[in-house]
Amino acid sequence: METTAEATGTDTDVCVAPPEGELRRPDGRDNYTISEVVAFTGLSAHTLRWYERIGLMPHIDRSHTGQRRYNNGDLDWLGLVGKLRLTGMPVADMVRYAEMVRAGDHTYRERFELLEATRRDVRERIAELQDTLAVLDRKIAFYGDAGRALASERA
Amino acid sequence: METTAEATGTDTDVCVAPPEGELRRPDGRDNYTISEVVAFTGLSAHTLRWYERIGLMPHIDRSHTGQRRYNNGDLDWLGLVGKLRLTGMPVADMVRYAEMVRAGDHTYRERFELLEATRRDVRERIAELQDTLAVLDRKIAFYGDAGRALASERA
DNA sequence: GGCTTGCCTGGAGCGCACTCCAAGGTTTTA
DNA sequence: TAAAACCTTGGAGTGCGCTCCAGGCAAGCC
Repeated sequence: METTAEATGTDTDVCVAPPEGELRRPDGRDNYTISEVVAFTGLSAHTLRWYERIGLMPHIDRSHTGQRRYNNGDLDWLGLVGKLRLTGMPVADMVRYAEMVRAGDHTYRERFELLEATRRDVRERIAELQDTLAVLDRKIAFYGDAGRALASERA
Repeated sequence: METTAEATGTDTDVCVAPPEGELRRPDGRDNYTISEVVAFTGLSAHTLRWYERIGLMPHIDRSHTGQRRYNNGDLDWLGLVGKLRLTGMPVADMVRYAEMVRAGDHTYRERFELLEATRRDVRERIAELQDTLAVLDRKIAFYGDAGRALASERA
């Protein structure tokens, strides 16, 4: 028996923030076709199937004819995957994480460490980007001045 | 005649911050072999040649036997390229920018706009990452609690 | 002279993350 | 009930950013 929000996705939201970009997920449902998930996540159906093939997804329910039926927990998981993707984390690492989740409670420590390492990476990346922002600001200021200088030369 | 820091790379540093990571560039020199540039930038020689082939670099001087001789302006440019690379800007866009620089002063406005668009992207990306950071913080807190709970169960 | 080291070239190859295809079954709409 | 829309699969293809290879030239050293 699974005991974590990770596994069930139905606990109070300790897991992943509700989506913000794509399409708001309706409350009171727990069963979505692949095209609905496409609408919610912005991922393609191809990508969703591919995620499943490579082991990035938990087991996805099927209808009696074999079509995928995603639940809210699956959507939560895809939300996390989406966030991690933004950090540039390789898909292979996410698969490792997914495997740990499937493996059960004894992987808590490992998961914790992977998340902490990821957090360090994200912080570093933010710092890099802020650095880059400073460079851009200086360059843009320079271009602004040069533009004005050119304009007054012409005048 | 070129009139910009972009083109000469020798003006006071309106262009790119001095490097920080790899290897400090010695002052008083203006002539480097490809392997020195490798040491300064962390890029591979392959990549440096490839950048040149695709039009991402300005004209690079050659020794009398045809070997590349990079100058400080080239290194400044590579510094900017490195920063832009961190933002996820496609190499093709950087090539467009490089082409504008080579095309001359009449592309100022366009370059300015490209830089501003890039800055917007970077700001957005920072916001995304901070969002992701919040998710990671919550998840890590959750794992911390769960870890403690598990530990006390076992005790 | 021979050996090593560093550089040159065009072009092929690689890893990643999708993305699409062909051929077929299912569900919904008119 | 027939057409249109949607879903399934395994496997092939794509685009990006390198990365490497083969074959060769040039300079320094014993």
